[in-house]
Amino acid sequence: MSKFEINLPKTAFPMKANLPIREPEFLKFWEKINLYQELRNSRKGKEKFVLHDGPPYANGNIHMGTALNKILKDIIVKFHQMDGKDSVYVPGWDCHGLPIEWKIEEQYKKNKKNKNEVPIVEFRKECRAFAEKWIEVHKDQFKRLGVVGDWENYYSTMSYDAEAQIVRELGKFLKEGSLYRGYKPVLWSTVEKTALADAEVEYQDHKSDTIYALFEVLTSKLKELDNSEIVIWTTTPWTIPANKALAYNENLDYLVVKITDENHFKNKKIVIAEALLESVIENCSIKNYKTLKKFKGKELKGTICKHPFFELGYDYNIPLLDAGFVTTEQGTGIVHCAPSHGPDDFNLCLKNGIKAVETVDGDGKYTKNVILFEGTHIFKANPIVIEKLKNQKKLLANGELVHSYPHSWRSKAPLVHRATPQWFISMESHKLRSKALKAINDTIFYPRKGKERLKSMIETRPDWCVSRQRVWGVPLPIFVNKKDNKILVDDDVFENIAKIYEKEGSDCWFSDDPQKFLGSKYKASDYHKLSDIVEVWFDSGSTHSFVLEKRDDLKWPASMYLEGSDQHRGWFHSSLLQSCGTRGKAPFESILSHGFVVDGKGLKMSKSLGNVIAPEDILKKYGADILRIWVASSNYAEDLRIDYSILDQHSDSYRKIRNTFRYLLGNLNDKFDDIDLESLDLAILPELERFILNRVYSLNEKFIKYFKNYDFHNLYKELLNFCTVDLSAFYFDIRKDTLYCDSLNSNKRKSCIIILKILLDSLLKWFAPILSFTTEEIYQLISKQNKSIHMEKFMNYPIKFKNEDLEKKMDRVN
RNA sequence: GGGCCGGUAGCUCAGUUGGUUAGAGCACACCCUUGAUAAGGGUGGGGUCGAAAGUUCGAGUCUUUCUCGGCCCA
Repeated sequence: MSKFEINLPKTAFPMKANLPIREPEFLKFWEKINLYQELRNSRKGKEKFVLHDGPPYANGNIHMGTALNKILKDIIVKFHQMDGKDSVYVPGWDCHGLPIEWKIEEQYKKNKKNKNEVPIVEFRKECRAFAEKWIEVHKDQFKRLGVVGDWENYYSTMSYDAEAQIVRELGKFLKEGSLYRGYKPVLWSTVEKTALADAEVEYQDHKSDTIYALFEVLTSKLKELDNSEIVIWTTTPWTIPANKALAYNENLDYLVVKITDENHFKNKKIVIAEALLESVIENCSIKNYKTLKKFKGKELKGTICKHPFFELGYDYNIPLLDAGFVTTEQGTGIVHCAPSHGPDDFNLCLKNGIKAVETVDGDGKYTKNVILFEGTHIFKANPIVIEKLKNQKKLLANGELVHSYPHSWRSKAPLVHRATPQWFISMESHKLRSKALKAINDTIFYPRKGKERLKSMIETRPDWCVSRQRVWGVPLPIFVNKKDNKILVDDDVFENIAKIYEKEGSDCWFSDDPQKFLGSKYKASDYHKLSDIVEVWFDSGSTHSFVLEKRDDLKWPASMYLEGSDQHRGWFHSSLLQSCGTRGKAPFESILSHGFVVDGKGLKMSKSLGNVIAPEDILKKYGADILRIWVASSNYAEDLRIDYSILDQHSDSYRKIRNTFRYLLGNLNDKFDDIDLESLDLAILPELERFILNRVYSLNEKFIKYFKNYDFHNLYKELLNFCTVDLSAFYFDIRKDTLYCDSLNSNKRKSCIIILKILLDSLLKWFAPILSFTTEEIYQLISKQNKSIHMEKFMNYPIKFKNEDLEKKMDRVN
């Protein structure tokens, strides 16, 4: 019969979290109180932190990479908001582009519809509807992760405003003169007279003519090459008239070989790769030969050759260029380069200042740029080329080869790489490269290594090809004068087009009278209207112009761009170039890049390996807060591993944290009121309580340091250790007796209650950006107002909490 | 094939400019508690720091090679 009053812990906060069921309730709550708008109202006029969303492609369900990206963004946005800033997040979507075109075409095929019979405008409407559908799906999936943002007023690259602004941005490049017309090889069908995308290509066996052709050395640093001839091998003899260079690999070994057979090649000196000697002498039926010299590929640097048709008027220099793509799998170790007829050739030549020209027209006939062959169809040219090589004594051998070759999926006709007119933004003409490099230097990178990665890409990239022969995108606003072939550059016209797009979108470009766009200044009959669209990286690279600059709630430049590390080549890259070209500066102050999500062993997720985990699976089994812990506790500077055992482990940690909260709530009986830290008299507190306040103070210092560096995995670890080591195993364990058995009036117990309140308040705020749902659950339990935890600010702890003497003293005890 | 990045206990991560027996939490084992109880506390085991060679009095830390993995390019 005990008379003791025992204060047992009592709380409505359940031990079992039941996150998959409970979390959606808080989503409803946030919607009900209009959390995003409330957050904005509460920080009106405060310093802005703008994390500008890199738009995901509106196509298909989200995967772990997207979930990681969005959660990381949300954590950072919430940290800055609780830090007192107006931390604005406007999500967006990338909508134009090929993948959606394919999806619509696929649907056509299923319904036995022919794309070519559908008006472009009709087709584009379907693309738009498709993107709209996926935006809605994504929206729900992102919200379920706990991401707070302006979901009602999201941005998209296909909005009329966006399409209009993209025209204005292109106008800036055109006016400046850095956007120029050039030529670039694309896969082309001479039957359908159209370019084909990679996915429209079928590989089938095809019989090709093969030749070993000779290029006489004109000058070289290597004297053994005097009077020698470089041997190349190709399966497309018809590209020889378009030859502009030869490619070697500086790491390969090469030979100078003298043919000693008794025929018209007697005493010819030829150059080939050592590794291919045997295959060359066999294929060219060389019986007797002598090796004169062996040398490293890098010694070929600076060598100049003559075209095999030199005597026929092809009297230009053929330089030898180093290229990594040259291998010893086939051929001679030296590759003939026609920049108009191969992507490798094109890139290599572009890098060395040799531009592609239009050598073949849409029907497959040589243009006037190819002397001797003008008007000849390329598929009939092989025998002529071979004949002429023979006559010039530049044909070592010829034959036939059956190999895998690209064909059109529609007509089944063999395809060719053909240089077509394309539009480029020059890296040099207006110093875009150096502007971008300077902007990189002015940007803060998390982690630091991102800087080098972006820099080295900008340093070496060729001019930016922004045109695509497709339909689902923003049309290039270009008119070319029929008489002098000049591009129409006039601000009034660009602005007129933009105004039209703002009203009705860009579909009208394809359907309406061109005069509508030209206005009254020019006559439509004098101009040829382009039907190309701008590539989608220009769309997304321009988001800063139609989102950051146009919206009053945002600022330019953004505080941060945050994406996966692949975006050094993608969005970081195109945004940087677009903005440096139009504004001379980067559209971001900082870049945070994260690694890729891989499985528990570090392998990439793939259907065939069966190691794919979808965010949906995790939400169903664990809940979003566990996924958010996984994000916060992983080191995003590297690849992030995930599997069920890793999630189980984080689930265990979550339980520790949850129980820490439960202990606090239980002993406070869910009764909480703010403690005024400034006026708190530490002198009345027992030593143990003062020690804990010291711990809170120093933890907060570390917390701030980690947060400023976006070092979340260390921050989370610090919080977790505090819960388990300092609180659960130490302070809570010691004070259990006092809390249960001491009278409610005892100073010791009252002091402890004060500390518990401070701890609860602190932990809620520290954890809120990460455990967005759980902290809300607790906050709703103890707060009487209809307010969200996410409206709160981090706490300021008075310096008097700091107590180094106590810290040292306790160190000795332990 | 090329460029860049990475490989520290079962897991997530620390490890300052090279300097004693490489740390933390979780997990695991054993014990205690049964008034935080599908909880809590204590103790403990566990790592040739991806591999090899080198520089050095001394290497997880520096160099080279290899290997495995990731991103990008070809």
